[in-house]
Amino acid sequence: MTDLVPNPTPVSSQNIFEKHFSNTKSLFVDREAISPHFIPEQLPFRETQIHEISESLSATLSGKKASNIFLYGKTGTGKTSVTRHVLTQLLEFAKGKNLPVAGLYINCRNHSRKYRVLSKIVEDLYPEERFFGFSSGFVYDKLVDWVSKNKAQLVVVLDEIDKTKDLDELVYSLTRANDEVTGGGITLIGISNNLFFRERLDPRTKSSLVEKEMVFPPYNAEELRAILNDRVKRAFAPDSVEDSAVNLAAAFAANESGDARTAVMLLFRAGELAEQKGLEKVTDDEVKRAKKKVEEEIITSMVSTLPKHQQILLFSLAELSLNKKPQAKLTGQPSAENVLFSGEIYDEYCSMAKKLKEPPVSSRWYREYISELEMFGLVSTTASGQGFRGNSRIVKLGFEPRKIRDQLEKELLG
DNA sequence: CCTCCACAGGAAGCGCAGGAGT
DNA sequence: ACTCCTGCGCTTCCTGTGGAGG
Repeated sequence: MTDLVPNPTPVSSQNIFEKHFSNTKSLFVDREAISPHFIPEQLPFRETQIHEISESLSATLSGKKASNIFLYGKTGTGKTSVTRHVLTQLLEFAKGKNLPVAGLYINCRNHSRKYRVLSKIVEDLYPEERFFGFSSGFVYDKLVDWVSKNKAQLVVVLDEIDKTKDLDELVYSLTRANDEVTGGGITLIGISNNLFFRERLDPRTKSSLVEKEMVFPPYNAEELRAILNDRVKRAFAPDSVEDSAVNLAAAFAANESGDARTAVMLLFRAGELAEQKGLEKVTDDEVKRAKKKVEEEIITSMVSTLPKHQQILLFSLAELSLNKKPQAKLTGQPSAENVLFSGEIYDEYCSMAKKLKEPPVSSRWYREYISELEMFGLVSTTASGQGFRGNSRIVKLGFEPRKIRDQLEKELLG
């Protein structure tokens, strides 16, 4: 083997791969099983949903159109996993019995318009043909043709359906297609994690899309623990994760969102951290550190994807809270707290923007920015209340000013 | 109590980019 | 290729709100 590298020049006493190689006894036996995309064949605590959906869809097996279903629930509650699971089972079964049932899954985040969704459907139905630049009507006819010709029951899953711009027209097209096909039918399954989305639907869209509906509740700590334990068994080597670590990860996730995805993610990261340190077991400590790390990553990615002027605003905010000046606007008691007024932040933002040769936005829009940053959890605001004049807001950074400033410095100046 | 201050946040409207229809 | 339409980001204008101060 060494002959392949005839004369390795020793650069340092230790090869850079040494530290990666020394951990040959990995804590993981199957990383895939703990990745966010993994869909286990058993979906615990979702038996009722699986049962209901499959019962409803079973109509397609006897050549009838099934009721359109609308699923909603927060992220990581298993909507997508359950639906995909049921759909693959349905298609497998139908294939085995040679029944004309077809199904496809579309994420509306990637196909945000009616035309895109229809093209995607048709492209999946005619895999050999391409449909670039054909009219909406042509694509629609192709869809109707395919269903009629095959006398097929087509199940279309529209995930993140709230991302569709012209949903009313899309639903109308697809339901109208049902009237036009001669034999066969189209069943819709809509998935949304926006709980209020259903209320905002056009009444006609609502009545055709929501023939049946189902709520996916968040998982509680106990359920999350069971889910995590199952994943741990698949993904980690035996006895390499402490029970308390699993409990902690479950508790964190349950406390925040009841989101299985973040719980799984947390444990995966904890595993990586433990491995890096050459530990034999994943403990509470790693879970805590993983949580901190994940949070920091979220902040970093959030901050860097912010529109430029919100970045400038955050930067000004960080600067101001770092060099807290004597509270000029205070009329009352001295405050040790690092309080920042809406007005002074806007002033700082304006001068900062000018320094960066950017025309500052209006104060009205600045207020809108602050609200948006608050929604992201990057800042928090309180009413000024007693001791301060006027009806104003006091703004605080949600995270360490120094970190935010350092990152934005790179982002804006570097 | 009234007035002023320093904002909050609603309403209307404007210019623009990009998609749909022709 | 060309208009037309529409959603989006934003400005302008405005009314509302709560405390300070006379």
